[in-house]
Amino acid sequence: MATTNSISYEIATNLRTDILRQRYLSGERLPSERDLASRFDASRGAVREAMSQLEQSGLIEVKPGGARVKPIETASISVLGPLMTLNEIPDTALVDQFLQTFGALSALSAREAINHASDEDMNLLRQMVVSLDNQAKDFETMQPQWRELLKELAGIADNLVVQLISNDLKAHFVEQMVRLGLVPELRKKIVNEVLSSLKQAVANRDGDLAHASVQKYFDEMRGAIHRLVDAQQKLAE
Amino acid sequence: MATTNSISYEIATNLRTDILRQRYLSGERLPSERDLASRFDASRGAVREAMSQLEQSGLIEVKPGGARVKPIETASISVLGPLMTLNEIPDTALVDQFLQTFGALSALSAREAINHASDEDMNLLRQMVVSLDNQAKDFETMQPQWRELLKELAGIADNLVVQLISNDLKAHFVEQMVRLGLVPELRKKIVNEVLSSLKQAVANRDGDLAHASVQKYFDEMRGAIHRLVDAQQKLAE
DNA sequence: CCTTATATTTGGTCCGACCAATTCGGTCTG
DNA sequence: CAGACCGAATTGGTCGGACCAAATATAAGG
Repeated sequence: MATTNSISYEIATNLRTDILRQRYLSGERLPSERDLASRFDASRGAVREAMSQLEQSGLIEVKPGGARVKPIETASISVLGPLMTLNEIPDTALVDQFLQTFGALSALSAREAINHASDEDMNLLRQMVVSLDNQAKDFETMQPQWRELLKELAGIADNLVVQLISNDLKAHFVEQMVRLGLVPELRKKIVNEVLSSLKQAVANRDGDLAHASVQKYFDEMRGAIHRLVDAQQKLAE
Repeated sequence: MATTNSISYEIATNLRTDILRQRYLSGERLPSERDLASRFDASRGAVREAMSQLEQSGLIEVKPGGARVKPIETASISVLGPLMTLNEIPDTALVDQFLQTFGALSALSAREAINHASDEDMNLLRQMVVSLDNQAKDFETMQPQWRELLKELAGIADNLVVQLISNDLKAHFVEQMVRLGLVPELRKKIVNEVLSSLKQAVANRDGDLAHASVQKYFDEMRGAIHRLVDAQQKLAE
């Protein structure tokens, strides 16, 4: 979990933040490596390693003559984490987009998992869902078990593409939500409906139903976040 | 489009390939930077830049004492491209997973786009779909226009998360499919159905229908690929 | 055999240097 | 005055050698 190799890592983080904050605009030239080196009081080698990372993540393009900032839309997912941690106030739109996207992928995993699970897998899933159902229905309590369930589903679905995407998405996102105090209040009625249909999906090996259930859960989260933000805004007035 | 900064880039590519080919197993220690430097006949700096990239893409973890290979499942999406180009024969399962995943995301984009498009956007979409419908229905002819349509939909949907993911997915994947001669033969009947429902979706601003249409198109592609591979296998026997 | 102290290896960083490609200024020209 | 042109300064790409601290391997000791 370390990887925080100091200097070069720090330079990369700094530059990344500056770029995401649009302190360097898209298309603009970055200071020369020698400049940056002296500015960060580091060697050019360290700067180059940092640049290497930023280039790999699609934030900049470095070529003889100078390094240029690329438009954010052409970057890699790896910038999502840093993008979330930019401000103290979470970018609600971004959170919503994340939930929508991650929800779609999770729902996909759920369908494939149910459709291809072994009997053993199904037993485990049944168990997990029941356990979830026997719990308090608030977000914070269920959260860990939901994550485990989703992870298990992803494992059974065995879709490397989804798995790799999920790695990047989860990397900094979920914990970031919690850090920002974004704890959605899910409506018990909806959650019960979700769990009920999920149980049914597992019982009947109904992949489509599992898909719909997971989707519904994420939609509820999105709605809850919206309600939360709206409430906070009203309070601020 | 360059970024192929030679040496360090080449070292990274070589190492990445070796790792993905499991020449270095997960958990194993990579040769020391000095070793690699002499092996690639390069300076340690160049090697370090390469390592920096590999670490950024989650393939290795480098820390004092040595660099270790991480399990592929914990890597970043950026390895998908290289993973596809590993063998001459495409990994069918991987292609299928890609189409499934990319299809789900595209369908999501389509729904959101239709639901939030401006009148202007809708006009453009209408035009594009009609143009597609007036074309030959084979894959290669339609491919460019489909890509444009999907791109337009993604643009309207304006979901940064999906967009970033798509960047990584498309990066090396699509062109790779073509390179490998994976040209699916889509069934005209299905394609016509898809286009017809897509027209209807645009006409009625029916996001869900657009979602279903796009999904259906990708499913047809998956099926076509399977038929293609099956046929090739039969030929080989 | 296990612990401990020592030598070696390894990554992290810095410095100074050279090359080739690009960029920048200023000049020359039409 | 605008545009093509040429030389100088800048910039990235790479190299080699050097030093440090952490980690590892090795040999000595109990």
